[in-house]
Amino acid sequence: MTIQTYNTLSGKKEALQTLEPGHVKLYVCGITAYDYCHIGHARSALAFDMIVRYLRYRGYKVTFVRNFTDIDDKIIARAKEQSTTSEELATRFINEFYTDMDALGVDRPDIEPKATEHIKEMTDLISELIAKGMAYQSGNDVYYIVDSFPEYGKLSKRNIEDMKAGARISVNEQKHHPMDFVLWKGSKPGEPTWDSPWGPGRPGWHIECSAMSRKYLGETFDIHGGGQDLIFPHHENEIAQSEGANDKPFVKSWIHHGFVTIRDEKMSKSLGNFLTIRDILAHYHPEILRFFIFSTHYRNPLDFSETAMRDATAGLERLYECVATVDALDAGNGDRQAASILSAKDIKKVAELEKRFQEAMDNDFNTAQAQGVFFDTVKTINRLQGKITPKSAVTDIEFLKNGLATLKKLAAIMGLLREDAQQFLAARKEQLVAASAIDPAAVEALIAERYQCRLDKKWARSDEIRDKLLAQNIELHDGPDGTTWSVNDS
RNA sequence: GGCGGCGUAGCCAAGUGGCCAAGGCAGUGGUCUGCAAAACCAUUAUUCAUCGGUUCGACUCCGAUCGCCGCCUCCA
Repeated sequence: MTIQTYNTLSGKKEALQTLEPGHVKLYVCGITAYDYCHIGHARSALAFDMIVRYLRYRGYKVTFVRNFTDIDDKIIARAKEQSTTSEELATRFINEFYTDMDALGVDRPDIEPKATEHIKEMTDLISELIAKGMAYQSGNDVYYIVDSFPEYGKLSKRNIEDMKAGARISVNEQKHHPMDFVLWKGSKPGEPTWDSPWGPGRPGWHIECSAMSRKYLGETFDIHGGGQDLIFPHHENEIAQSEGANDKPFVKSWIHHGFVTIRDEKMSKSLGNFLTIRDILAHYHPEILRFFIFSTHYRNPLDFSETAMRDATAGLERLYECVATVDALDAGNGDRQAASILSAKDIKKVAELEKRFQEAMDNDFNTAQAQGVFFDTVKTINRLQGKITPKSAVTDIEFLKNGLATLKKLAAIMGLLREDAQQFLAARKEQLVAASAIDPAAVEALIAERYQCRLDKKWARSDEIRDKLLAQNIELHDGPDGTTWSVNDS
């Protein structure tokens, strides 16, 4: 079996074939560091985190590069608003980004280049383009000649004439052609500047990725990724720059993930539906966000809502409940002589977990399908677990524990089931208690009173206490070891 | 206007022409319980927006129609 990935350039799923056997070179466009990251950034980071982990799990060596844009118009404008420097602002939000990524449990890429640390690589690349007649200086700026690259538009499937007809292109007196894009911007007074052959200025946005990917991954590499909104103009322009300068194919396969919407509206600050990662993590465990994001294929749109998060919470808790029950089994107490109660069908279902997971993930990283495989397996494990007693066959207990171990290993590729099950379920409760006006001590007191009532068979008072607590969204669970309680958030 | 994508049960969501159209949430029935709740088990689409076409056979391929979304300006 080979891994199939959807390539935006060809518009088809293709078998992964690396330039260097067994080694995937991956470049992903990272953030522009001028604000806190939102849930869309989280989807991007989590999608590629999953992809890298899966490729490594499948035996590939992966060199993963993700850049930081730490100089651009938005950074300059925001720094001015806050009366600080671009450098300070960018550094601050890169640190905030790391805080969010750490909270989400996202692994660091191998290389995280910053634009401002690669000015020389960028000016070299621009000089090459000028020397080849593919760029020109105009005033203090340098522009790319879109007409010099015949394949311009091949990624976004559009042509230059259609785009001019779109008539949304900003008028700029400096450009010879309206579609030409800036490689180098002459600086205005008070802006950060670097020296260049064209005078003091700063790089355009697209050139950094061409320059830094070439430095760290070479002129041609395997996979380039980012959000679908980057297809045009950013990635189209990267192709024009890199292939124009190198005369070699830039990237073999492009991976673009879909957007996150909020209650079916695109996130935007003007609509007031802009949710940052930390907003969400204040209410939900990071694994719930991961579970939610991976419940849809990465290329499809994903709609964030309270309902969707509640569904995700219920689903993830179902997985953790299974883990918790199997964790509680102890093979050491089993009977070495007892016959197995496992049917061939049950054994097959659990044994095929890993194979079915790989089939799903090999199919363009279909995490939604893979989650389905998890649940299907959990259903079998739960059913068997219900039949297991402390005196069951040791081999049966070990079989379930092994199945669970495999499940945890595979779920970890999506960053799921990494917590201790009991702790996860308990943490959920604590979070809900903290978010409510519930006094745990008062609840415990009522439970104690109810316990005595039940011993005395005073069912009326016992049920009254239960109903009273339920009115506060507190659910009681009577078990053999006493009564526990949880908060119902729906 | 140009380009791209989507429309599968109450909701979410897989499905790379052919065994009963995965899975989750909610619902329903059960096990458990003093009664419940929680948990677990079982169950829930003669049908895949509509209409045609290709094929022995289509949710899957092609065309048209309707509806929704994204990009074309910074954007994950």
